[in-house]
Amino acid sequence: MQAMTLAPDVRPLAAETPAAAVRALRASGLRISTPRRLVIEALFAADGPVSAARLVEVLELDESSVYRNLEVLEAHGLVRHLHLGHGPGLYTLAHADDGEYLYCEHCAKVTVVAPGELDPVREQIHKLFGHTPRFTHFAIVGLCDACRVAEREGAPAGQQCDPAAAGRGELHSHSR
Amino acid sequence: MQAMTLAPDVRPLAAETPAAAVRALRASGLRISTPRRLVIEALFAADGPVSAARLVEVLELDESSVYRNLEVLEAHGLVRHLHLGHGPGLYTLAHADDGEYLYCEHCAKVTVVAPGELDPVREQIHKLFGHTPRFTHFAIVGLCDACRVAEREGAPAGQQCDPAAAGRGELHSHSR
DNA sequence: TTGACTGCAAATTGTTTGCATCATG
DNA sequence: CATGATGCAAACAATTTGCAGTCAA
Repeated sequence: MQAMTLAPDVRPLAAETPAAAVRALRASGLRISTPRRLVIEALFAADGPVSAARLVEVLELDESSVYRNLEVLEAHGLVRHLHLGHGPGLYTLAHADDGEYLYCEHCAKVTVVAPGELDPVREQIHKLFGHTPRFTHFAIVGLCDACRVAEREGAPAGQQCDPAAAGRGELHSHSR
Repeated sequence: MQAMTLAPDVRPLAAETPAAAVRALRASGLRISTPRRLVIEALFAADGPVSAARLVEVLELDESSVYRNLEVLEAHGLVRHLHLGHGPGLYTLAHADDGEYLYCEHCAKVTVVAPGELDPVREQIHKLFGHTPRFTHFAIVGLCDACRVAEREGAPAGQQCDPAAAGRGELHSHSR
């Protein structure tokens, strides 16, 4: 999958419920099979971005079906994906979760930033370099304050503030 | 490979030449085999970050050897790697190339930013979110001015300003 | 001489594709 | 009832690991 491209005639699909999403997708000519519905419902039910593998696991679907569905949902603007670091891509509802992500590479803390909140940063980078960043695909990786302190002191690097969190970082959300 | 960790007792190795790097690495107790020397020399010779696959190809070495060498060199602080987007990781000398990267997701233009130049941005993000970003691992992905204009006008999205550049983006460097 | 480093082969992870079959609209 | 979507299997890309042999110090 390369730099996602929306289907030519489709403006991002902003559905508030699985039923509304299904309706809109059907209106776009897509068929709604059971696997497709399950993927959509799972994304609405999720409390944050999920990997394809996790969907395969909990929905008991074939990987190819999950990936193909995520692909068409992404092409229709219902879904997007992002990367917090190494590891699998994470999929999320484009409308419900249109934020940008901060990721602490030390303790794996994830913070969601509401859309717009990074606009001053965007503008500053644009002024400096003639480049307008979108942090929707790659998270902003760095250190949270706790870990920065921890690293300054004892820890020479590569030590987790909270090793337990590294697996599947809990989701903090900044304002919004 | 997870969030790179420097070897416990090693401060980043700042060698100006392959010979100096070899000397320093030997002093750290490493043996310098022909493949290892070749990888080091290739990284010094390169004009920017290179993929492991490219090193395998031009040096005619085994993949495992290349990856293992990059790993130890990274652990010793001579090398680092980064990601511009999807696709393989790119390896570069940590000392000679300690910049941060801007990547245009439209035309694949790559811009290197000298260390320090992003400090105001770093500070702003820190003030806003209590998070200190390092853009050394993931590039800052977005649109260069040319592509942003192109996208505003005709192009509904997903159209390259310069499709040819997408393969192996030429390297622009900002100031420095 | 010895164990760090090598190449080869095979395994892993994340994702994609070909194809015969099924079931939605 | 046509064709879009499925599951299965196999291919794929990037990276990692196991192991027996080799060579740098």
